[in-house]
Amino acid sequence: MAIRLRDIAKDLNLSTMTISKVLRGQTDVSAETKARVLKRMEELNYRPNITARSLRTGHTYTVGMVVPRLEGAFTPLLAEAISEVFRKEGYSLILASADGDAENEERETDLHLSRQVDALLFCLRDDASDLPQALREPTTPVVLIGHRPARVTSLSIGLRENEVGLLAAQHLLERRCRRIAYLRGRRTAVADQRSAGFRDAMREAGITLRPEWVMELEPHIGLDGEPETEFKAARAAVRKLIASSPRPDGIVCSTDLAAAGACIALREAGFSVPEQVQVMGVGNTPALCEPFGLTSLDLAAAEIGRRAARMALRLIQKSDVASLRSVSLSPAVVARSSTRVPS
Amino acid sequence: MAIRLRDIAKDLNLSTMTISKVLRGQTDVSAETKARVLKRMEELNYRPNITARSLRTGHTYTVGMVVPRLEGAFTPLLAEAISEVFRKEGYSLILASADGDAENEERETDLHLSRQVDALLFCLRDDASDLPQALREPTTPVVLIGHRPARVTSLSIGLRENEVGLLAAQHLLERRCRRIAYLRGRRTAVADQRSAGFRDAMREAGITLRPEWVMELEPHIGLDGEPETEFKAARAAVRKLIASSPRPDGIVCSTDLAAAGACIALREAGFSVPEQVQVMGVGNTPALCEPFGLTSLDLAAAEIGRRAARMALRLIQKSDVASLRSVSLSPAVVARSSTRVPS
DNA sequence: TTGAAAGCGCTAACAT
DNA sequence: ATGTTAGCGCTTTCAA
Repeated sequence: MAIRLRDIAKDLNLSTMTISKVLRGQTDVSAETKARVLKRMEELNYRPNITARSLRTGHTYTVGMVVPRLEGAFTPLLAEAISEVFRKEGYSLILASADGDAENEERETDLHLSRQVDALLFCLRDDASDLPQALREPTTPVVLIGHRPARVTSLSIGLRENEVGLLAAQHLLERRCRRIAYLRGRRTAVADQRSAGFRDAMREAGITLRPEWVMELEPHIGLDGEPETEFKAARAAVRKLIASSPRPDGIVCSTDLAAAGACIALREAGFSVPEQVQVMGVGNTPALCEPFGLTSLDLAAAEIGRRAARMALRLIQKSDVASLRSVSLSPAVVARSSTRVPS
Repeated sequence: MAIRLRDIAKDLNLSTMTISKVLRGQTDVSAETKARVLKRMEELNYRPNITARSLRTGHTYTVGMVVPRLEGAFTPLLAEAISEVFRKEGYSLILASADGDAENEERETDLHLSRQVDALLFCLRDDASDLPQALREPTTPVVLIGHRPARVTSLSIGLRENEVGLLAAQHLLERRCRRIAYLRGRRTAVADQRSAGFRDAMREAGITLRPEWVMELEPHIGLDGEPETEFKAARAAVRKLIASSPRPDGIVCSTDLAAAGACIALREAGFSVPEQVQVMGVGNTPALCEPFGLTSLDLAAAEIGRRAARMALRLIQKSDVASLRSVSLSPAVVARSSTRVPS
């Protein structure tokens, strides 16, 4: 079948060891022998069997990754960044989607470990309360990405989720909003932290929140049997908001799609953005932020990915592991035309 | 370090073979022994070393995948669908992004083959003219996804790209458009095929195309030094179009983002969609189609992914391989409010 | 500079 | 029903 070291050795009347040395670039091989070997490898289109090497050396140059799902705005950016770092270092990424299911999370984690991955990158579901069994006392390096439940102590890289709500509120407050509504995501640990940040900022500014201005955008089945999206939910919510008195002068939406819904509801009702009502989204999704001119919070997906990958590499290579610390990055406001220029 | 079959065998005074048999669910083991073994495996948290198994059996239960990039609307949906099929069959997906680069494509392909993947899924760049070297006469099953260059004969699953343009044109023609403009993507094989389909439909309808109404949306650096996006490019293009006389009564855009740009340009100029000008996008991206009510072409990402994965499995399992054929799926128009209800 | 021996953890094939 | 032997393709170790 496939060409083996041994085939090349036999061809050239050398031992497999010599071929192996050339393969790995060891220096104790004469230049001439090396050239002959390389030539023959080329001719035969030799490809080393990494599985065999891994069995012998104990490392696979693979990293396992588990994500709740692959779709969405965040995960693809994250995966691309991770994949790039690993590609440059010769590592391969084994990617598993848990499809939002805790049992899949467990199984895929076990599978990765059975595959002898050199490290594991783990993105928990936003509402997960613990790591998979196998990662409680890991023997393989683990880097947790994103949401970290309170009790978990793994090395992690994520976002200061509370700052999502906090920075959004501050951005609007600086732009003279005083009556700010918050359309929050459905009840998960992450959404709770973001809301808490929003409340903190408002409290600090000395503004009493109207409870009815914090609305939850729970996707539910509409009258037509179709699932309602954040877009529709936000549009409906904003219709209510602007009918109330006093009406808000700023709206923070938990996603960019919700913010798009808000913009459209406002326009339909004859209100101008940002003159009468300012709107913010979360995610900094180009496809939505550009057409709607949405001011949005960037969630640093690529940066998180790069740093997660680098952390994993340092754990694998045991390089200065002592100085590795869990990190939380801050989101960043990207201002566009849905909020005003501060005076 | 890790627990091995041998450790369990020694513990229970059995041979490694017996443990191996239990592990693989062979039936020639007494119920009692089996129970003892399973119990001990559980206690020790035994995880088989798949690397060793693979070396012995010659298959890894992994599938390699190479994509031009992970970002975008199409690839994540594709990857999710593929990942789901494989997860259910116990296969792992090793995913590599070529980051748009032909050299990376080659290297990642070689790496996958060195890793002894059981099959390879390959998405070529839209402008690629050939497969990587290693796949010209493959010894490992290969399924090509998406764009297939003319000379390539691999088993493939993709889209009838010409129908993207064709169905879009027909949709507008059925809605009484006669002056249809086409904002095409930058020059790639795929964009060419889509344009050709558009031209075919127009010719068949007996309509002479105005050459200046087929515009290429090439992303370029704008005056401010920022890269222009399809959105801006489409907006600028549509501004020109509606200033011309006669002006178009329908516009097909090569992406949903471009279609959003078109809608906005039209609104800014005081034209109503779809009453005065009908607009279509491509991609059926929920985040754009919903807010803009865009009629769009669905590119069947998930279906392509599922079928690619199933084809790969059949090749691996050699099940009815003779009946495997390359397939091209048709895109589907999803009508929304940016085009009219036909009378 | 080259090579012989041993073995990584598992399983196919074949005894017993 | 259980066990023995051999070996997957490579690399580590040590000898020549």
